[in-house]
Amino acid sequence: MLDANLIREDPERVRRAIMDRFYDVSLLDAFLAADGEWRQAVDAANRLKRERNRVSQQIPALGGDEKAAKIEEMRQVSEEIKSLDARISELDALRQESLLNMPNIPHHSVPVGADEADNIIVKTWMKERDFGFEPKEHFVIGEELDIIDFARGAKVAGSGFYVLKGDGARLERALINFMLDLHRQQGYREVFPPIVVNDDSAVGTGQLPKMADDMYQMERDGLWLNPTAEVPVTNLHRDEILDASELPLRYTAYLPSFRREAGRHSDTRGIARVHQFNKVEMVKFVRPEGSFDELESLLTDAEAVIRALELPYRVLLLCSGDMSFHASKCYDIELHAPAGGRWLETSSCSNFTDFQARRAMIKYRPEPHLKSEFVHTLNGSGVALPRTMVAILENYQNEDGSVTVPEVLRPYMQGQRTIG
RNA sequence: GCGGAGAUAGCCCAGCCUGGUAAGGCGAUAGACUGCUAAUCUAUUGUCCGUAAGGACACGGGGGUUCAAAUCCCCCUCUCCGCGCCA
Repeated sequence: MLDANLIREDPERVRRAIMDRFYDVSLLDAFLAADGEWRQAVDAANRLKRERNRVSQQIPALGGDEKAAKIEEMRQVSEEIKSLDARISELDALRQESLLNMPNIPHHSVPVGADEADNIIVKTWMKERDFGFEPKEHFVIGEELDIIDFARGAKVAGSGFYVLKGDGARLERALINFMLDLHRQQGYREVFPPIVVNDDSAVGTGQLPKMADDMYQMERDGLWLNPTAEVPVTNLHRDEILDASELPLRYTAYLPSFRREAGRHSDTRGIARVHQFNKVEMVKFVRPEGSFDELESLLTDAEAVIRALELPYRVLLLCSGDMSFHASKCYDIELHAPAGGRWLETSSCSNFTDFQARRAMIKYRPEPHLKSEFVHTLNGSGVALPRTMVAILENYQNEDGSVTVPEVLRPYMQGQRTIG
């Protein structure tokens, strides 16, 4: 959520940002109209309330006709206040609706562009492997080795769900443990939050109201299945004023994530796009002044996972039109999947600046006694498991159909060197 | 799920029955004073509107009654205790 004061003071800057992101500029005009009227109404209501407070305090001391007259007068004032307050809450709802749907302002270093074609490749790491044989797609490998079972996943839960079996399940568990251990060494505190979140949390990080269709909803209990650990972990500190001395706060969490992928035809076979997947996530709460440096170190920390696994990848700086709406700047890490010749988005590292903090009311006090300010929040996947699994199976496959276990994972698999 | 007790400012806690506009304490910060970083005194320590002066709002959340609600009524959330059920 943007600062209402910023929008009032510099609406053209906000208009530019909305246009660069290809959002509807009418959001801005709707806000400005509602906000102007809202402020007038608040001021009018405040005047009446002041009058009512003043007179109400005098009433007990009055007597007879004078008292009756004042009571009657205040009865009418109260009616006016009531209708003004109703109007105020209508207008405020309009303001909030515009605000909640208005995207964050891109950082000046973000390229302006419409879609993924305008993203910038920042770096490419490790040359692609020369196989000497025709590499198989991961879902072929998975089924041949009997470590991924799509049919039974569909039977148990539905299309888009799968079962990891045997060494496939062990490899998944090894990856989770490896990633958490690495992030812990990098200075992140491990947490394991709830896998469901309430409305306030989903609004706080920006999934609601825009992304409601992408989340699984448990209507009966008013809860949502976790779409990304960014949500529960960032909301750990919702409605809190953090102690400046404890910043930056760094958390890492392993958590299953759920996406409905509504409207997307899952024409992609395999596990690259599924409804439930594991992810290890990093979340930071930092002082505003250093947040873009923190984004660079977050990216470095995420890259360390891929480098340790010795997988080919590249890093993209997303353009204004391709970023998720709550990010101010975002890098994607894409793994190379040789069989399909595809680059798979495996991590997103974003600086949300104060956008989430303002929604979720996460503040800190820069100096004792000074006014509290919003922190900046950042989030990076470190990393999404299924696509990492795809990259491992395809890059580490051998001609005999087996898959070599990446060296860094072997300690997590009792020293096992190959699968199959 | 049932019964009981609770939720008040950064923290603790009074006020609720009997409606009159949040008492007191602790901590933190600033200032005053003082041989002293102690003690004491004063101010500040939530949100919003306003350039400001100032004002409004805020007693878990939302409604209602009333000239006036922390206080009375209704709904909801969470916490604690007991019972039930349960991996």
